[in-house]
Amino acid sequence: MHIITRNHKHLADRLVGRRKQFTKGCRIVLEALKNTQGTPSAQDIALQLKNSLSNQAPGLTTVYRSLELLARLGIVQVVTFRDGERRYELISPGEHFHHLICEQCGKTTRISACIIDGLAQSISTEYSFMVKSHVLELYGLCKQCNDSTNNAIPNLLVEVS
Amino acid sequence: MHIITRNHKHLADRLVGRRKQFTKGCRIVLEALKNTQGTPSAQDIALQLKNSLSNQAPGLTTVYRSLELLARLGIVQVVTFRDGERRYELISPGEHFHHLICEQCGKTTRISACIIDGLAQSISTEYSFMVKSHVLELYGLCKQCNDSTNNAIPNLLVEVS
DNA sequence: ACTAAAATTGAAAACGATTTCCGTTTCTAT
DNA sequence: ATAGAAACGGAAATCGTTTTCAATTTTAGT
Repeated sequence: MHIITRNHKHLADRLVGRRKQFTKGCRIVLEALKNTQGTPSAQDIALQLKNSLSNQAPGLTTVYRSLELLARLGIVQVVTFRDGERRYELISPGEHFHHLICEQCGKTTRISACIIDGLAQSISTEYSFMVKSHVLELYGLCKQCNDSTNNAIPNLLVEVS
Repeated sequence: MHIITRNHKHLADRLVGRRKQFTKGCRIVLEALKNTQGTPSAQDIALQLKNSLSNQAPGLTTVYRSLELLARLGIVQVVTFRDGERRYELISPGEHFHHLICEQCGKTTRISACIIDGLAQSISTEYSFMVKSHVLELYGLCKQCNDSTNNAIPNLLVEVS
């Protein structure tokens, strides 16, 4: 955590207005994200910290604020699920990931390559739209859930893929 | 509106449990969506209906329930914005669209072709993941907003694209 | 170290979109 | 017409997130 903090310290120079420093809260949240696999929500993180640090744990408010700072610094990616839930995961600045999201068990799997970046360019010119970022998430069933629901009640939803 | 209703009436056969019919509320919401360009939220629709139909307008609850039904029937696509806001637009069953979303003025523009469908196949095998649907939205600035903010305060956000 | 100013913290309140509850109204089928 | 089922809608509840604000901690200057 110290390493990450030091590596990205200069990024804080870009910040104006709001929270400006890697504060204690930030460091704790960053550490928590490093020690978590998966893509936890702010509340997940706050709860986990409460469990491990009890009264030393930063409050929910601070967790939210820290995540917001880390996202602004580019070392945390915010993943908004289709139901509006927001989850967070560590990245390197400039990186970003897309995910396979299992609709049954909620597990998220990163897709390594981004297939959109090239597309964004052609869109930019075709639609005169300045593309700055994008969201791509694939929903479905992971192997385990797919196997175990094969002989269950058929899904009557009309898929709007 | 009658036409759409009639065209898709058979779809209602697939429904179980919850709301089962194209009720009055549904028809009114569907009509409202037809008469709206853009991608309104449930509250937008409810408000618009309240303005045009006053005490004949369906309540907010009914608007939500109707949209949920129409989405299940596949004739309404739910678009979840990055901030969690949910918006709705009319489609034909089986269709779906991606969007250019202006972060300044909120305008949404449909992208016609879907570039993901092919990708979904290769992902399916590569990750043993059964892809059922996906979300792709591009964020940035539309032409007007891009032009008008050129000499404004530079954006200090670190873009996490 | 000491102090004053600035920034961070966190509990509680506010918020906003959505869902649930539940009594009332409208359909539908007999 | 009547009974039972479904839909309606206002109010209350929920849930994740943001704001408020007083108290605490940190930072900078001496």
